[in-house]
Amino acid sequence: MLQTVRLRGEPLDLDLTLNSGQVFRWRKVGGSWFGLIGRSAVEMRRAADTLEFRSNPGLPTDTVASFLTLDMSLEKMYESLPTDAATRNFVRSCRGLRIVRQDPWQCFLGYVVSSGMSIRAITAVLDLLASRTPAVKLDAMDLHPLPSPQELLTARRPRPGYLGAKWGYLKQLARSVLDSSVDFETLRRTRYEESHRRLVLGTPHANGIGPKVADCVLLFSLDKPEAFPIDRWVLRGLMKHYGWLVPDRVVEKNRNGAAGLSVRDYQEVSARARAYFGPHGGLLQEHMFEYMRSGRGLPQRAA
DNA sequence: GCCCAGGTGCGGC
DNA sequence: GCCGCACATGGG
Repeated sequence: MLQTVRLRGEPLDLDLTLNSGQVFRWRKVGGSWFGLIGRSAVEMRRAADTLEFRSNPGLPTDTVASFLTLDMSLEKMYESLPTDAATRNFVRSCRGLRIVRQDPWQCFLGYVVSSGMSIRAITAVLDLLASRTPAVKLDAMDLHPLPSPQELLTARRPRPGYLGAKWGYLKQLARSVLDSSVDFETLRRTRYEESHRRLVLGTPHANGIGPKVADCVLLFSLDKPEAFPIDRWVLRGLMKHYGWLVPDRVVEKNRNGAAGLSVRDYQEVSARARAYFGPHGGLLQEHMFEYMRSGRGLPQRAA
């Protein structure tokens, strides 16, 4: 059954939203996006002021709208951002990129895997982890959900040493979710600073989660719109366009183009960025990430 | 083979 | 406490 979500003027660019490294396993086939929301297979397509979708098992329209945070006004979030030229440029170049609201467990899985990897590599690893769950069919597509905590605990390692230490972190995380020492709804209700601190210092309940991964799961699955994840691309963007937010010693360390932050440097740059960008800083961060990663703004070659 | 990726934990000072 | 390094996967 084809269903529709009315957008009522809300900007929505599915290509930017689903292909900007927030989610890893959505694929565009013939003008439609295919992926999973929770354990339902979903096909989505943008139409004139609506979003059309099919799903199996069938989802209510509210669930799809929630996944795309259509309950939040993008224009109001844009208005809350600072008005400097760089910020305006990032917003203009990626207008319609929305923050997603993912299932927390699946989001944690993805971002524990993500550290130090390319998006393509992350996708390949997640597809392998998902390859043994029962397929969910939609039209002619077979989609495999990521393993639940129970499924992950009983899963065999794909091959000896696969994922190194991360394999153990994933298993430990599954146990912590099952025994509630990591509780998503508590983290969702708790204010940003406290949730972030708990995740980063929460070893051994949540090993493999440093400040960057914590910011990603808080922003993409736990309703913390002020979270401002800083990876290599975003650090480059901050140094280039918001130099005053980055301490001199950090600029010095990254002078050769490499881009990494110690935990202490991360906390300092993060605090400055959150103070500057405000309650929806994460939205601007995603626009900056996409801009820097995609090479938008690099000098265009003459035709 | 080398370099780079949505970084992190660990052992050295 | 802070700093440097190994660590894996996969693509270019």
